[in-house]
Amino acid sequence: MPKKSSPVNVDPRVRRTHRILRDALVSLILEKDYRSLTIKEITDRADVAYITFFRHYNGIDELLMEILDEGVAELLRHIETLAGKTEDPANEVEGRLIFEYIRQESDLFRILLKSQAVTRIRKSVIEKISMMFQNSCGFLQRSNSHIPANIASNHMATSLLALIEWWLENKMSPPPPQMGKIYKALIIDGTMSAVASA
Amino acid sequence: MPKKSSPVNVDPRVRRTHRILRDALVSLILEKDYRSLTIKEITDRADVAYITFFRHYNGIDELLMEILDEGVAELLRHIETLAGKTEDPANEVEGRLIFEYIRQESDLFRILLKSQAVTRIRKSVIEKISMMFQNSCGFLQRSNSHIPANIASNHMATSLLALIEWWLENKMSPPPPQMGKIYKALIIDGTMSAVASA
DNA sequence: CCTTTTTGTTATACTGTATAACAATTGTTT
DNA sequence: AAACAATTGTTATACAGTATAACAAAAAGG
Repeated sequence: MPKKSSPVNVDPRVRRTHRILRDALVSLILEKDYRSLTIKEITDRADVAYITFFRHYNGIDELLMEILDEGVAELLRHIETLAGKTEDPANEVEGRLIFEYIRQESDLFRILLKSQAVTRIRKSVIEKISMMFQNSCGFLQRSNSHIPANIASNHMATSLLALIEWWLENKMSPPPPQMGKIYKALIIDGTMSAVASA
Repeated sequence: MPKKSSPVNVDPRVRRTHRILRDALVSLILEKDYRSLTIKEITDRADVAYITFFRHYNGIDELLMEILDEGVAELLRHIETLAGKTEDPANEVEGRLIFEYIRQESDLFRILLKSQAVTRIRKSVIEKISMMFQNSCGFLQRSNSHIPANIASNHMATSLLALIEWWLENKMSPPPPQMGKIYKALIIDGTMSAVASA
């Protein structure tokens, strides 16, 4: 087994193998049920030897993790950039930008939501987004509210993912500008008014 | 394979087999990861012959479906009763009753949320609860809102499930009365104010 | 060009699924 | 209670998918 150094494996053959295995898995997940995929299907699609898979990953889940970890990290970087631009969460531009980004990277999101089998990833994504809301939404810190901040931020994070999932299942319509408005009204303002009133 | 008549299989031996297989699967799911369960584990726990499993089910998923379909049907009946009692969704008693029922049937909910692998069931549950909100919450029908009723009701249904999941993962604290208030503020009132304002 | 590393080929062990044939047990009917 | 029907248990077997080993072939890097 090749060592997994943090800097990045330099050997171009390894980079190539990882890349084509990832691409093969992505295309297969989009085509059929994740759970019924086999390693042989993946290596056939990738046109590498069966055993090569085991030289890099311990199972299909691990390969999927690599794909999602990378994609999620990029997603969070993107959302954080958006959050930085709009310190005031009342800005509905943020919502529009989120959905434009999702449309651009829709394959990644479809995979993330389709393979919910991997609960670990879903949970970590929710937790990270939840933390982001907790940091960027000042109204969550109202200490006199009867709604704990962690419940409210969890509500926002899961609602956002659910809204994204609904949108992908409905052919990404309505378009991003309108989804941005819906996101702001339903998730930002809705939660804010609930926290303020309770 | 014994025929699956709708009235209910009368043979007590079949009833017994179904019951002990269901119980075995439930206890195993609560103990360890659903996806790594084997049929042999289930039949060993149930103390029936390996092949007996195949005489009744085509796979573990099918057995799980039977358990969840029944449990979900009961859950929906329960919630519908609650919804009937409180035509005015402003009544926060409804929320308390929901969480009291969940605490009572917490095994079922843990299983439902733990085995998210079975996306089909999760989707149908969300859809049914969503429909219920759409029928019982008058404010969703405001035709002049920029938020479509199906998005709002989907938001409420997924938020409720997410709140339940959070609650189960946090040792069912805070207690039902407070969760009822949070539910009302965050999901009912929050959505209502969002629909009204947008 | 020579060494190291990765990949491919072939063979094999193992686990879990699925079914068949027949015996043993249990339930139902008369 | 006896006879019949249905279910369950026992044993054997086929098969798919996972996982590893040993050695040959190809590619990368100094």
